[in-house]
Amino acid sequence: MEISKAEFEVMNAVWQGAPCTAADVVARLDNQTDWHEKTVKTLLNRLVKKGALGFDKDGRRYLYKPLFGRDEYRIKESTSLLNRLFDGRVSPLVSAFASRKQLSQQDIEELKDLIKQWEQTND
Amino acid sequence: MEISKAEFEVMNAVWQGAPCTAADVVARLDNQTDWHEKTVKTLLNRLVKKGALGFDKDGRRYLYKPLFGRDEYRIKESTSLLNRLFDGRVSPLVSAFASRKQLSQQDIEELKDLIKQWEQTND
DNA sequence: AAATTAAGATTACACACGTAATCATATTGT
DNA sequence: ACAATATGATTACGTGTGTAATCTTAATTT
Repeated sequence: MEISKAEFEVMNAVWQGAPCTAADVVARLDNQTDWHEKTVKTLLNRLVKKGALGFDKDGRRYLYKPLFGRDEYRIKESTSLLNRLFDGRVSPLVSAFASRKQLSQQDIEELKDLIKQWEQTND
Repeated sequence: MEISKAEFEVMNAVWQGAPCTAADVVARLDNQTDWHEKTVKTLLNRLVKKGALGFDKDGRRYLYKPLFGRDEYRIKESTSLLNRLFDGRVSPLVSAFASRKQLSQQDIEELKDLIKQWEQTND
């Protein structure tokens, strides 16, 4: 199951708080995009058909809810990118950023903390 | 400029060694895919139109060459993914992998080395 | 009760994409 | 010289995507 760019924005809006109505999603997206309400409804529909969203009926409205979490999606997308571009591993990605001077002192501190955590848990 | 999945495979083949002919690309892809020669030519054409590939004429053949490097592309795609999914920073991505037990001892070692390098260069 | 509104369902439509086949033409083999 | 071949160009065609408009029907307003 593949989610398009526009569909992802809608998922994001739903992840912000579910269950939620189509009107909620439209309202949440109003800040980020200038999509017509009809456009948003179309995308909700497609996401339901794709199995990315489910819903319960509330009268004649739908209460939408995501069928997988943001974290799950993040990992799936990241793994896919790492596989396509970085031999499936994290460090070549970090390395690419490092050699492009794309890492800040803060990034480094955060990575060091993560490593410390990991070692406490895994060693 | 956006490159599709299939187009990316072709770029990969060209990055393997450029300049190269369409026949070269077809041959290189023959291992990974079972695309028809015509399909590959179509993709080469589209990549030229998109400005991802250039070429010099060699008689009536083209010698294709990439107009941007693999590294450049990797950074662009990764930055885009980080922006969409991880607040634009590297460490939340690493963190997501860590909390999913998706990091190996080797990954950690590589990250530590990278950090050491970075600190030698930047401190 | 009739008219308006609002929800989701269906339809629309141009452009991208995957996956070729056909066309035009230059080169090569016989 | 003519036929076969190889190269890039053009055309094809179903499916996905961005971006809605229209349709159907239930609820709300007057």
